[in-house]
Amino acid sequence: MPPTGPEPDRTARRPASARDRLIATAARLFQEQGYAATGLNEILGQAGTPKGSLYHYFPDGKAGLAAAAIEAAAAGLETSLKEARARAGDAAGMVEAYGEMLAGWLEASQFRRGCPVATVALEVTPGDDAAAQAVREAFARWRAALSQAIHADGVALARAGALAGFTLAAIEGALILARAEASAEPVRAAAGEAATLIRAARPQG
Amino acid sequence: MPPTGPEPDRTARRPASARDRLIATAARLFQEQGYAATGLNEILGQAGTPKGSLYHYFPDGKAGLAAAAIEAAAAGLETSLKEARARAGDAAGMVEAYGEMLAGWLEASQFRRGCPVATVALEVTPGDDAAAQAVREAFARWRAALSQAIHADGVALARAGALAGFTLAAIEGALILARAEASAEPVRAAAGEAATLIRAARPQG
DNA sequence: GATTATATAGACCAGTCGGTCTAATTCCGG
DNA sequence: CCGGAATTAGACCGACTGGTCTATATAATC
Repeated sequence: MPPTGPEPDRTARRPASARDRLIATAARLFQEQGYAATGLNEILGQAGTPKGSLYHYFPDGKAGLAAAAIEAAAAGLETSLKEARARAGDAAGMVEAYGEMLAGWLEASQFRRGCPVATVALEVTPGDDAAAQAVREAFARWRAALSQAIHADGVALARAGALAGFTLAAIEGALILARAEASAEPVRAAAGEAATLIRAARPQG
Repeated sequence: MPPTGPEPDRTARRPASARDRLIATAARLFQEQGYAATGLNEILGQAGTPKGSLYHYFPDGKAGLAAAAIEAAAAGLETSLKEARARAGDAAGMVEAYGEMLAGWLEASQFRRGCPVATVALEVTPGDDAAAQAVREAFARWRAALSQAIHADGVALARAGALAGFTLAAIEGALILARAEASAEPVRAAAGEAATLIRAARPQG
């Protein structure tokens, strides 16, 4: 692909620091094409940043940048999750709202973007790699946020944890199916089924 | 990685044809490290096959080989699914047995292997690519097999299809989590939850 | 045994990879 | 304004990428 994509992001002089631009650009490109398929020069070009800056901020190179990008994406989505919890009254409503939000993002990107964590998760050998560690932490954070919300609804802790893990798996899997089929339906369906399951687990329900 | 992995697979002269060896090796490497991260020379070396043979059997190169590898993997897993259905009496039991089988595979590979389809699904831009098409077909086959089994248990067709999609998403997502966490628990849990959901959907249940 | 497809073999190519390194620049306290 | 640190800049490197091409070997057909 010679044009490599859209023109560099330097239109009108980006205000964010070079470090932030690198993280944001890397996260986006990993979402769109995966970890290995995304070249350093591609990230650099679109972020409008020279190679020296990359290795200044991330001495570990691509792996370090990936870890930071995953961490940032995980933090962002965790925040979205908690905001959804605040808006919706309960955990089930939170999951529905979250699914709707993800579905909207998928459609807005014309199904080019997926979960930035999943792509790296599948391409990195599970081990002590910095990126692999970031992947584990990202999943753990989401699972904890989900579990906490479900438990707050009165579901026993063990069951809440299991439901959180299952919900997370269903949504991650649905994101893959949605991208492959270019349809947000799997995500909406998965969120809806998971929400139903969570409602059924509540003591009064 | 200079050693590139284990020694070539040519120990004791593999009986399978060069074409079959290429497909099997490619599928395995895609599972372990993803599509883009797997080089042609790595596949060739481990399959014990010269480059000429690759382009003889797959004129479209890497993408064509990937499509064939996905197709083969999808066919194999579809067969496993149907065998599980035959052994277990109903769809729910099938899903449980299938999950158990996948969990065993994960453990046997020390969590190095995942779903060969998912990795390619996340790295290929969804479009008219041969590999992207193969991914869509693979998911469609699994969903159809699941849906058919659930419907045969007496569940209405529409609901069976929805459950099939949800089950597929949950298992695919669980495979990602399992790989990242180096634990088969998410897969067993996802299969168990999905099976419960399927049992609950049956008319008599 | 000659001839024709089929398949194997690998040298070779331009391009890109992630990473290193030195030089120039910008920033900022004194 | 000066001097040291932080940052930017990009040339450069060996290794490797997917892909092409020609030559050879093997299998099948007459």
